[in-house]
Amino acid sequence: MKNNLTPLEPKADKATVRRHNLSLVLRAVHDAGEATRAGVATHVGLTRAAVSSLVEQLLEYGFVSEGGKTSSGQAGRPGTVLRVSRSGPAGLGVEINIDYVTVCVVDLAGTDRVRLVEHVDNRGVQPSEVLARAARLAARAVGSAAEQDLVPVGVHVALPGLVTGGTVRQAPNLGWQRVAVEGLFAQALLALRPLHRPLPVSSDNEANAAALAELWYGAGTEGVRSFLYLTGEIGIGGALVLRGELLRGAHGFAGEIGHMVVDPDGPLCRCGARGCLEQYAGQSALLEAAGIDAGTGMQGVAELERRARRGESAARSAIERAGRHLGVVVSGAVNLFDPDAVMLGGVYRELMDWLAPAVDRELARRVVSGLWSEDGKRLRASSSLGDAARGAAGVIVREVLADPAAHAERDAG
Amino acid sequence: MKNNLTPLEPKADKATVRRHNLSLVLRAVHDAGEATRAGVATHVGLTRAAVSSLVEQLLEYGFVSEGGKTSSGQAGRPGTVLRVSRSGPAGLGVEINIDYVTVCVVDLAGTDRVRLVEHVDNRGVQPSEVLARAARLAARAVGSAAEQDLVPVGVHVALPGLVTGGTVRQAPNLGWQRVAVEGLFAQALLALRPLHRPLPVSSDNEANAAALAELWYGAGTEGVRSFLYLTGEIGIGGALVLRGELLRGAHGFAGEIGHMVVDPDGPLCRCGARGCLEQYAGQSALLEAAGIDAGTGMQGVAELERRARRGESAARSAIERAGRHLGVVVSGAVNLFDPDAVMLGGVYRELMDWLAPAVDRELARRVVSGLWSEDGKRLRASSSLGDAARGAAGVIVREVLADPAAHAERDAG
DNA sequence: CGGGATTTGTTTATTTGCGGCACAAAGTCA
DNA sequence: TGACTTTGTGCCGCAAATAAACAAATCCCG
Repeated sequence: MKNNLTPLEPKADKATVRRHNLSLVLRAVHDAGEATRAGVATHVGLTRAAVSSLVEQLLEYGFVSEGGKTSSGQAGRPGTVLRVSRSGPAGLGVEINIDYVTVCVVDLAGTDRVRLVEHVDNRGVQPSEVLARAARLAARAVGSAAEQDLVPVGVHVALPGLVTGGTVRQAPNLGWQRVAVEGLFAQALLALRPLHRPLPVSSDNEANAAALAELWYGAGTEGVRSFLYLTGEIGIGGALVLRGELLRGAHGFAGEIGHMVVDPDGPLCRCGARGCLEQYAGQSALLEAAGIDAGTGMQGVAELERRARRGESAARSAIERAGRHLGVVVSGAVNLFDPDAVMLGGVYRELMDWLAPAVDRELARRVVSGLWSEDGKRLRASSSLGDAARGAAGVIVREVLADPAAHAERDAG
Repeated sequence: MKNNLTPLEPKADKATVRRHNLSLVLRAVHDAGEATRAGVATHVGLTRAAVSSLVEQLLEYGFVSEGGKTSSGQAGRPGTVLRVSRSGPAGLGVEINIDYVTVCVVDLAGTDRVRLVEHVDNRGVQPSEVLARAARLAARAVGSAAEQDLVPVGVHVALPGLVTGGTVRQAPNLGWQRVAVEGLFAQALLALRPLHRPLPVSSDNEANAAALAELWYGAGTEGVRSFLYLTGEIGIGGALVLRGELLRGAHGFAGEIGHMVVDPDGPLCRCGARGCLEQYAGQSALLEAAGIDAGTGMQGVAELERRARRGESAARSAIERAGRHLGVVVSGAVNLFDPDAVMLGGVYRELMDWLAPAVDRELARRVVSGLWSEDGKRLRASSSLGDAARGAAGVIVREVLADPAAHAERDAG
């Protein structure tokens, strides 16, 4: 009689309304930076009375704080300034990458308040050990946060690999396979901070987190809400943001662009297939083509950049060639997704000057909508703010902004 | 002081709650086919009292109707059967394609109640003339619908081309460019039915509509809620459905898979670039490779299918070759999107037996998540129910289901 | 065959969150 | 200084959901 094929959203009631509007008001203040009750009211469409009541609750919870009066210059009674509180709940972001671990704490307003980086080669190390080290770093960050009256309400861990349901299915560059990151990390963290209630742990792909950082703290703040994000590293990571939302796919693997095909009969890739993009535009391929030892890592890239800047043709043509292949694949992705912009991060950022023209040429030629060439500057370098740790922390912050009441209650209970 | 960078959702109030729950109850009845008030209540989580009140309103509006009592067999008082009304508001779908125009009327329950097809070659014909003809067909369908007490509340027009904001930017196979379809169609329809209030007209890409038909009336009803949909026609159309929602992209062009690159130095495509998939797996390429006159259209495909069935190696290897290229490109798209399934429609449907193995082989080899091979049958033929006209009509039906109150009020006002 | 158990649908009272309105507070402008 | 404006806050009413009680209709079982 009843088939559950189409899952329905939850019902709505008074409480739903309250939660929704509470979030709305908080985000209005967040986005504005500074606002008054009346301003928020006109912006979100609620009555001043309703906003007053909501703000009162947010003040109680400690999510917003009152400043002085607005020295408006206009007629009328000045309003009281509201700001998102700079203390209280915060997001803890962790990025575990090939040769470093970064942890940061971001407050509700979105500013980076604590940042710790540890350079360490994680390749071949036991996952549990890597996660334990990351947890130690995270615990230190929580300590520093406490000194600033910030209390992380959750951790989000970003890793370079396919992650779904709290476990890394595979992370070839780390050599990981089927690692239950969330569980292991939570356990390690709990062992370090036994007094506190356990922090909820979530996890995601590193490129996804970086793209979200770009959305929330980088280009997104300038109005770019749909973009394809690429990071050239050892592998090539990719993520998609559409209308301000990360596209995760059915299982959370969306965005894997590194293994799109350049030439079906091309060189063998470590994924087992032939002719993947990584073999043409990955870090190693780039360096090899320019005649630089691929084992030198970031130093190699810096060297490549110097040579290109000096005008060495071998370097430039190596970059140009990679850019052409990148452009071919990216134009396919643009046709599939129809984003507003393409953002290049990682090693591509440094090589942008020589890479961009080649990529752009292919895009102009191959993007079928014809929109590409029309209004220019749709290919851009990722802002340096787009780092995965910050994006990861942002995920937590966003959760709080989306439902402040839930977090306040949890805090109280 | 206030920057509108992050657009906020609208506020919520009592009316919002009511609208939401009204839709929830209607959809619960819709999905169940038959339900009782109490059953709906437990399913959506509302009290029986609340559901009673909501159902009463839906009865008034004429969106649901009461049947007899449930002969439950279980203890307790039997409930009154509720069904989505088979008369009243309906969706009108129009598909304008290369060599035919289809119009259909779908009722709230999702069944196809009127269907009219006109075979006519639209290539090179003035857009206004094509749209006027489609409008005539639509008007006839509205007439037939009226005889069944169905009143279309909107029209959705599907076309093979890039459509955004109510206009076709380009439809190479029709030879159209910058045609304001919505305006022209609305005008033509109004001229034919001057007595009635003008029907709201919307429009979309044909592949998108077909994919939605597949979601709502085909594979989606079997639980496949994330898939990549491909139609092999003169061109190759594509669309993406993720978690039950169509992915439209920033401008509405998402899904264009026909011009992804197989070989950057391959044959020139009519899009201006080189080596596009269409040149390898499009209808013409398929027929030519098999030594059949490409101008014969669907007859040619039927002939190809006969030859393949007879075991002619030229035919089989032509299909196999197309399948391989298709597989290479599709695996790239799967890596990017991470769907649950890939659905092949259009001419691919008939050639499935010989096409599928080649496509599947590439998928198994190239999809990095490693999930592809795991649980099989993720490549499937589109069900015949996946036709664009029905999907288009479904768009209207879905709008009504999503906000019944709005449509009832409009009807009354 | 008749009473208890059970389930359905409705009725009534209660709660809650927003809209509307009035009003005091705190400024600008002439 | 007084008119005008704008802000923030009570107070009342309304709408919609919840909770609880009740009537209706059927099954079950002695």
